Amino acid sequence: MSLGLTRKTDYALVALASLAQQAAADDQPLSARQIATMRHLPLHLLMNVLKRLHAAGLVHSRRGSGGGYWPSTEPDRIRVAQVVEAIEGPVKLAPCCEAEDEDACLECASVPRCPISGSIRQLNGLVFDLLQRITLKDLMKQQPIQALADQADPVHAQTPMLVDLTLDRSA
Amino acid sequence: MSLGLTRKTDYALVALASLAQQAAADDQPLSARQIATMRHLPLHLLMNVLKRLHAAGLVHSRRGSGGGYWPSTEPDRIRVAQVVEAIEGPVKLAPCCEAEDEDACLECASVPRCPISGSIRQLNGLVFDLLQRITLKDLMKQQPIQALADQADPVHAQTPMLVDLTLDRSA
DNA sequence: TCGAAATAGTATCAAAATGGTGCTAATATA
DNA sequence: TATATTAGCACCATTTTGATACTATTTCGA
Repeated sequence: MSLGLTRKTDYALVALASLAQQAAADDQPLSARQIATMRHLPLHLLMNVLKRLHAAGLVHSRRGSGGGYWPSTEPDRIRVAQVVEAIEGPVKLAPCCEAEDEDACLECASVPRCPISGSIRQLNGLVFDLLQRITLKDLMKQQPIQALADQADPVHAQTPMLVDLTLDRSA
Repeated sequence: MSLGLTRKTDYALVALASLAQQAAADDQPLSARQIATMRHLPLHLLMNVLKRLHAAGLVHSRRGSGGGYWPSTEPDRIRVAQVVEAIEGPVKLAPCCEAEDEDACLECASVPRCPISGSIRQLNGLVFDLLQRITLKDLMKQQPIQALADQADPVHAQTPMLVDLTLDRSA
């Protein structure tokens, strides 16, 4: 599945959306078992996913009977990029896209520097920015995603995305 | 590598960039062997990658002694999305992102429709559009990517990306 | 106080995707 | 004809991912 999110990330997004729906209706937490039943997801895997979301601070939890999970914040403050990174680790189009790996372009290390490594890093930034702009709230709407325009950050609110995205992040 | 391109796609981009450089300097084709040597890439794997690029029409080829590959078009007409799809298949964030799978949301088939499937399809469109806007020429520049603004399509040239990207493609 | 229900943390296993290689056929050049 | 190259497979090994299991800890309630 080219450029795909892993299934775990899918489960995470579904779980977060379920928790948000629940929070809107009721104060009770949802247990992993309840979510798995609601959404027909494999229970044990979902439990691991929820643990990761908790470790990343995206949900709160309470143990024991009557326990479960609930959102740690509003749906419009949870960005897809956060969820992806919580489950899969840093967004990275290529191995050389991490800050530390500045000079480690695959095995290209010894090579007359590969002709695109710098730009791949930029492209990585573009993809990340996109995922950063889409929130859980956007995903939960059944309408076209409008969020890009009226995002929280007022500085960029009226600025065409083009401008932001052309920043050089490899520097 | 979350959301990563496969290494094969990396190789494809490097190979295409190498071919474009060569074409700018000389009319001679480059053989797989030459590219593998230049860029220190594994020969046999690169050969497979080039065959795929040829099958996708992104390069021309000539067999036999003195043969090799050369670009089928200008670098600014090759879009990253094309390359990704040539090597990895359709861009798909989730299994339900393909047109045919309209109602097949993972195993959610029987479930009270999962709360985000529609929006995931939209988000998939956003990612695809982004990759569609970046060309090989952009990747070959060492400067910040400007291509988003002065893209080929004059209709959208002055339109902020925001507007385009908010189209609902799940319909 | 005890037991049930739930999360926390970790270890493990199976299946799928990916990276990488090898072989044969066809084709072009010298 | 010999050589260099692409075309098209089939194949294997390694890594990643999906999924499960087990133990410990916490919380509620009878």
